[in-house]
This record gives sequence, C-alpha cells and structure tokens, in this order.
Amino acid sequence: MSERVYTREQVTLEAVARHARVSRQTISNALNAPHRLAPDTLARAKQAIDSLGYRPNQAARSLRTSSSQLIGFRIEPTRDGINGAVLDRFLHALCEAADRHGYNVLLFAAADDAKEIEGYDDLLRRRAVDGFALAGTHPGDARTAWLAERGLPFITFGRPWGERRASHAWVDVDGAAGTAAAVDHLVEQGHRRIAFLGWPAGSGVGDDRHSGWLRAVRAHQLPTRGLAARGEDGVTTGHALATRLFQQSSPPTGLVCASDSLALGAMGAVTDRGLAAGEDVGVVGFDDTPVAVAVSPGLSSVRQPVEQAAVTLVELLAERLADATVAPAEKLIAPDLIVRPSSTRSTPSLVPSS
Amino acid sequence: MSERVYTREQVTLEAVARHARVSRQTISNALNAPHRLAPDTLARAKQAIDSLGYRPNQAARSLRTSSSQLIGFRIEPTRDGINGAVLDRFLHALCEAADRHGYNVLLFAAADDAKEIEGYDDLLRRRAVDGFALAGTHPGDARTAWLAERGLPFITFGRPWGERRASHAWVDVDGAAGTAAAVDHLVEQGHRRIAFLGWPAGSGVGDDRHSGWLRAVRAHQLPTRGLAARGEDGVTTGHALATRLFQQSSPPTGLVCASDSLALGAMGAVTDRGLAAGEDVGVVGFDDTPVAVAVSPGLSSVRQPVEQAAVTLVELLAERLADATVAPAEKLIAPDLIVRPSSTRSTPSLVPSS
DNA sequence: GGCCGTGTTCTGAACGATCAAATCGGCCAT
DNA sequence: ATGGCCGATTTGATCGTTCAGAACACGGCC
Repeated sequence: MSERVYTREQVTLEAVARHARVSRQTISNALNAPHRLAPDTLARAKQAIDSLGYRPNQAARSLRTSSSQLIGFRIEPTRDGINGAVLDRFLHALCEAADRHGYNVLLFAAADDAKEIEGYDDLLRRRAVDGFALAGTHPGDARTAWLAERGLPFITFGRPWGERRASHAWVDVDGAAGTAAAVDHLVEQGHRRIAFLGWPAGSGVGDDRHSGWLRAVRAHQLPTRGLAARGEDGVTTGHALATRLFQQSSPPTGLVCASDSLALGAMGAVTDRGLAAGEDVGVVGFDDTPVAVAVSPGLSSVRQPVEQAAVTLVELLAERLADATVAPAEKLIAPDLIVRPSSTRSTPSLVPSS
Repeated sequence: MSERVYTREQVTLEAVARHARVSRQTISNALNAPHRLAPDTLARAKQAIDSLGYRPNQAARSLRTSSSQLIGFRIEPTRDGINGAVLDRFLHALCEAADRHGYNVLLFAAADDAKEIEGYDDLLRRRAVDGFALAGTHPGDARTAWLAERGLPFITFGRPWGERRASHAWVDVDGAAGTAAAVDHLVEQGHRRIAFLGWPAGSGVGDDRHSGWLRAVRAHQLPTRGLAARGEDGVTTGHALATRLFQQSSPPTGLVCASDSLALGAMGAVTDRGLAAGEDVGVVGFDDTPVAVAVSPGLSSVRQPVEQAAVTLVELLAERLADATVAPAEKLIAPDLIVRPSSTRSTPSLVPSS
C-alpha cells in the first residue's frame, strides 16, 4: 500500500477510472472480476485504486447488488445460556470470521423475544442485513420459529432444544461430551464417587451437561445415586450444594460442575471442610471463564471452542446466503477440557478410600 | 400496526405511492417531513405505508443522504480497561441508545491497534459507518490520535490519559470518585486503617482509582503509609497482596480494591486469618461483576453506570454527526457504590482497636 | 379580473456502484 | 477480401431513495 492522502470527499469509481484512463467498469472488474482484465490493464487499474485509496461505496454497492454484507446479531442483556466472558469471545470470533468472508456484524438490542422479532422484521424490511446469527436458543424458541417459517437466512449457536426434527441450521458445542470428558479425567485421577453440580432441569444447556455426566459415570460403572445436585447458577449455590453432598455418609471426591460459578462455590466448600481442592477433591468447572485462571488453585474447566463455533456459523451462513437452496446443516463441536490444579493430584495412582 | 404479509420482494416507495394514489415524494415526506403534508394526505400515506409494511431501503437512503446510520465499534479481545461483563453491559446499552437515535452498531474485530486503525480507515472509505465509539483508551493511544488528527467523528468511553489538553470528546466514569466513596463508606463503618489494592502504576484507569483512595484517606486525615499494594489483576494477586498487608504490625481493617478479582482474593485472605469479611474487615471491589452478587458474603462494589455512559456517548456522537462544528465535550460520570455485607458491620458504631 | 403569496404536491436529477449488452480490435478460416 | 469468433473494454440502464425546484390550487387584495 503506497502512501495515501486521506480526504473527506468520496473517491468514486469515476475518479479512479479517469486516473487510470480506463472506464468505470474496468476498475469495477479489477476488484470483482480481475480475470477479465488484460494483465497490464489490471496492473494500471490496481495502481490507480491504490494511489487514490479507493474503496467502493458500500451503500451504492448494496443498492445495486441488494446485499448489505452485514450479519445481524441481537445482543442480549446477560441471560443464561451463553454468558459474559464467553459471549465476548464469541462476538469477537464472529466478527473476525465474518470479516474473512467480507461481512461485518450489525448489533442490535431488544428487551425481549417479541421485540427481538420486531427487530428482525425491521432490519429485513429495510434490507439492512443479509442474515442473522443467533446465540442462546432455548426450548420453545419463538424467534427461531418465526425466522424458520419465513425461510429467512439464519444460523443459531445452540441447538433447537426440544424439537424432534431440527427446523433450521445450527452450530453447537457438545456440552455432554464436555462433562463426560471431565468425568473420564477425574476417573483417571483415581476418583470413584463423582458428583454433578448443575442447574434446575428444563434449560436445554443444563440438561445436556447433566446427561454427559450421567452417561460417563454409568459407562465407568460408578454410582450416580444422590450424586446429582441442582440449583440456580451462582457461587453461593455451588457452596451450598457441595456442602450438602459432603454431608452424605459416603461423600463424593470428584465434582463436575455446569459452570465456573458453581465450581468456585464448590471449591470454597472443599476448603471449609479442611480438604484441598485437587489433592483431596477433584473439581471441574465449565466455560473456562477468567476466574478459573485467576483463582488458586487454578480451576480445571471445560472450554467451549466458541471461536471454532463462530467460524463454522459464518461459513454456513455465507453458504446459505450464496445459495438459498442448501440443506440446513447441523454441526456439533467437541469442547476442550482445560486441566488445572483443582482436579490433579501429585500422586494420581493413589486411590482414596471412599 | 395492522397485519402485514411478509414478502421477500422489496416494497418500494413507488409501490406505496401507487397504493395511496400520490407521488413518491409525498410518501417520503410522510416519513421524513410529515408537517409538510395536509392532514388527510398524511393519513392516507400512513395507511398505505402501514398496510404494505413499508420500510425505506437502507442502502438507497444511505446512498442518497450519504449517511449509513451506523456507529462503528471495535470489539477487543478482553484486555484491561473495560472488561468482560462490563463490556457486555456497555455494548447492550450502546445498541439501545443508538437505536433511540436511529442508529445501529457495526461491530468489527482487529488484532491490535495498528489493525484497528486500518479498520477505521477502511470503514470510512467505504462510507460504511458515520462515526465511531471507542472503549478502553490508554496512555499514548495511537487510535485516538489518528482519528483526532483527521477530525473524524468519534467519542471515547475513557479519558485521553496523559494528555495535557483533551484532543477529542469523551465520556468516562470517575473511578477516583468511586474509590473515594468506598473510603468514605468504610470510614462511616468505623474503619481507620484503609488500604488500597490495585494494579501496577501506568494504566490510567488503575492510577485514577488509586488517586481517589489517596485523596479520600488524606481528607479523613488517616494513614496511607504502607497501605497501597499493587500487582497484576487477579484473584491470586488479591490474596497475596492482602496477606502481605495483614502481616504488618498494624494491619488495615478496610480494603478498597481496584477490581472484583482483587477483592475476591482479598476476601479469601481475610477468611484465612480467621476473620470475617464485613464484620472484622471491610472489603470493597470495583465493577460490580456477577461474582460480587454470587459470592458469600456479598461483595460491596463500585458500579460503573455504563448504561448512562453509553447514552451520553451516543448523544454526543449524534450531535457531532449532525453538526461537525460542535466543540468536543467531556463528560465525567459519578459511579455508584453498591453496598453489600462484605463492608457492613452489624454494629457500625463499634470502632475497632487498631 | 389579474396578481401575488402560501401551502401542498409532483417531476426530474442525482447519489455511486453493478449488470447486461454493445462495441472494438485482432485473428483465423473460408 | 470477407465473415465469424473471441477476448477485452466501454456504454447505457438500473437499484430506491432524497433533494431542489417546478407546478398547481386556493384565497385575499387591489
């Protein structure tokens, strides 16, 4: 890129064409269909584009091609499903992935699901976006139903919970595989009684994580009875649930948690009993939030590869936007277990008496 | 709004005009300059607009008016300054505020400050955005310098740290007022030795929060010597710094922290010494992150009114976009101290022996 | 009756790009 | 020499809106 002077006036195709002594269309082709140009013409065109710092006016291009190159995303006021730090990572990744496909992300707010649908309607009618990315699907989701009915282009980060047959394309992280991996890891560390701390039934995401624990514990032929504790998300809940589990006649030595908040509380409960997280009781959280690194001992946690999810989502959406007839794809991505001291023993071979 | 059928084809001004038996421009005026129309014509136009579900094509409007009605915002991969949960709240508020002014938010990613500047350049050349919102300014910020030099429309959430005279318009939260309020509150609770846990010097935001503590403690004629501890942000650091403070001959009974992470670690250190946070040692965090509510006892924390900051930011930006000659404004917003058990005593009158 | 002002509505042009079709020039086969 | 073909380039039309100015209708006033 040669030095370019910044000017407030728009550099138009016309101006670049004059500068290169060719026609408008030739400059347009240099950018959109370079194979059509003779090598030297292309070089001359590119040189002119570069030296004037030309970028096509997005509005003009959108008007003519009727595509805004924008992906709509509704940002929600921190709810369950995808939360806080994870949402940040996802959004960032979404923007990057979109960028690589020549898109930008248009953010909009809406107070509730109904308003959100109005938002979709408005943006589409204004032709302000080409399609949508949705995060945090939930059972009986009115938004996906509305979009799917009309055959609009959108991909969700999150499965269509509770539908027999997927009504739309989606990308999701296999939460069950995550909790199952956590169980496997704890078994490897010598634990036999492995409990689950999760959210109340009915939340899709929470049930999924619970099912992974159940499946893995059964696969290892370990006990499950009385080892699943559930409550609203939060550090306090984690503390309370773990404390209750420890009061059993044969308390668990492994704790798989549906969130880092629950895990953080559980670690507190471990310490309260004079035990050491990691050495005596293995604790694994979920989502690998910043606290997991910051806490001591470091908290093992299941990390959602949201970057990969975002990349896949954008790929699917771009494909759908290029060709409206593609079949709705479904992609399940396996999460990564990040192992830290909270679940590792200095001597893993030593099996504790239960 | 009457029932409207969703169609994939664009409803144009032309179509609405035919339907209402008026000309294009009349419909346009019905939306943009209703005062120009005779009451009955306006009614007829509105009826036609409504029954066809017409919304002006954004691209066409942008092309003609050369304004995209988009505010650019670069999302950063979690850094210091504005972080995680706070960023979410800010983004959400930004979208809502933008919406009220008829704008949407365009999100884009950039790996570093240099790439970010390229991003600004690109978006402006493409006329894809009208202006920018920036969050997380830092001393010697190349981005704001670049934008300011060219007189481009942007407002930052964050002061121009380390500049003698502000080179651009900004909105910020008065962190010093926040830590000062925390000190006042702890004094009210009967504490006399009040320490500060913060980040290493040089971070603008961190120094600001430190200065508020210093100012307030001095105003109360309380000791400061050996009571400021600094280290990288994190729960572990908070624990270590607090522990060190407690080992002094006359340890502090009040802790004002630059972040909830530090405060969380400090609370752990309090418990480790067999003391009770709240009753024996008052702890106050910063940013009122979700953990502050979730932890036990609940952590008092200084809450940044980012919603208000976003509203103000958008107002300033909208003003600037409407009239390029307005003087750059500077708005400092006072934060709120959220008091929870971690800093309150059942008997505040009882002054502890120091 | 003609003129003027005011309020309302309509017409043509423009924003800056891409699409579709026309044009140009060179080359080869007839 | 002529026609056909092909690749490279240009021309005119178009996307849907807003702007600027023209046209129109209606009263009031001299």
